[in-house]
Amino acid sequence: MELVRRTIERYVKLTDAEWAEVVPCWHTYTFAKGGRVSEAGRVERRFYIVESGVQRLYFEHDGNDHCLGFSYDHSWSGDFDSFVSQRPGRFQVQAVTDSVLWGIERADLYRLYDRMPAMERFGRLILEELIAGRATREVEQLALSAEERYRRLVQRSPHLLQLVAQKDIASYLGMTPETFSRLRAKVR
Amino acid sequence: MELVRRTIERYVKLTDAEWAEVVPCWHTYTFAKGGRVSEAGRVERRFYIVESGVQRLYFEHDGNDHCLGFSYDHSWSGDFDSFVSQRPGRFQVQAVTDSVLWGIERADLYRLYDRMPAMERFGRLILEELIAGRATREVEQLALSAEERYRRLVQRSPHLLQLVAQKDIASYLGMTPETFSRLRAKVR
DNA sequence: GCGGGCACTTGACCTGGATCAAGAACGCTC
DNA sequence: GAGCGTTCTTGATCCAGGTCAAGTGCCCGC
Repeated sequence: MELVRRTIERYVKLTDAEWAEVVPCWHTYTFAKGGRVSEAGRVERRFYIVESGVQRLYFEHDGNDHCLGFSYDHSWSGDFDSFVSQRPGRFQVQAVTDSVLWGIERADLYRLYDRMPAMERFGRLILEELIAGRATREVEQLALSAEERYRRLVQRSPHLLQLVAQKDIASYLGMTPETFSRLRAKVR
Repeated sequence: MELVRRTIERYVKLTDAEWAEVVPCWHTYTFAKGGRVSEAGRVERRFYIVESGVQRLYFEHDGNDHCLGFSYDHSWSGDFDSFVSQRPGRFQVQAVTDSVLWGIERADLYRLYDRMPAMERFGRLILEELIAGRATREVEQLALSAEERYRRLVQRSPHLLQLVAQKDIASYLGMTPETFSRLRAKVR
């Protein structure tokens, strides 16, 4: 719960009365390694802050996984697209390691939006952050070769290599596990 | 101005007093075909609603254009990433045809956010919409072949083929103009 | 602790789409 | 309306990265 407070405080200031209303809306959810946080085809009910563990966001098409991103540390998790649109999700979220997440039900969050402008601002700021992150990824996917994408990842997120299976990272980088393996051998 | 009102009304209800404050913040900006709405390297100052014309959002890398999207009709335009982060933009926005846009300065929009929860909600809802749009694009880029991407575009946005140069559509679909041309010949 | 199945590596080969090149058909500008 | 730059087409060739296949190792459940 400390984590939830600290996270929200990074974006907005709330009064004690507001905190008293916000805090009870958040609950912990634990997932064993391999467990599904969100299922494709279902409407996403919750929005999460990661207490611990790593999750991957991906979808399947013709038997291939396509990984769009990972969440860990104190970042966001869940299928935002479905959460926001309330349409059946196209994505899966899976716990890559044992995970503890703080989650809030959509109905609760939107009630908070109605009752507190500060929380509505929190929602807006998170989305702004998500947009910026997606833009960065899109630029790199479009403009860089497989090798350059690999180099950037190693440079920027070396910890991921320890935490996540190589095939999942390969998919995140838009290449096959074989290509990823060859780049590993080649680069350094 | 009618357009601005109708657009905002699709998302939130404002009082007459609020409208009186919101309306003067919006101004028209006209761009001749080929004109630059936003420059890479500059911080985006405005957020736009398209009154008329088509614009493309793209970036350059190693002498190649990579087009991320088009705006037209009554959709949004501008470099949101830079607008939101207030960092120098990575993207260019160019008028593909003569264009008239309604724009609001960032300072004005954020002042409205401060003064009216309804406008803050408007901001959040727009971002939600943008996120969903990007998710759709990302899925298609990752999972579909060049031919399938072409087919989808023809099916979903046939009007674009009339309005925009083929090389720009090719870039938007993540292929070269040559490949695009060959698909046109092949697919009906 | 052993057996079966993933994950990873490495090699050989294949292919979708890029690149290079050369015309043809439009617009613009003067 | 002549001239020129740009866009589009079409063909020939190339190559980054995918696919297929075989072997190794290691983790996990019984």
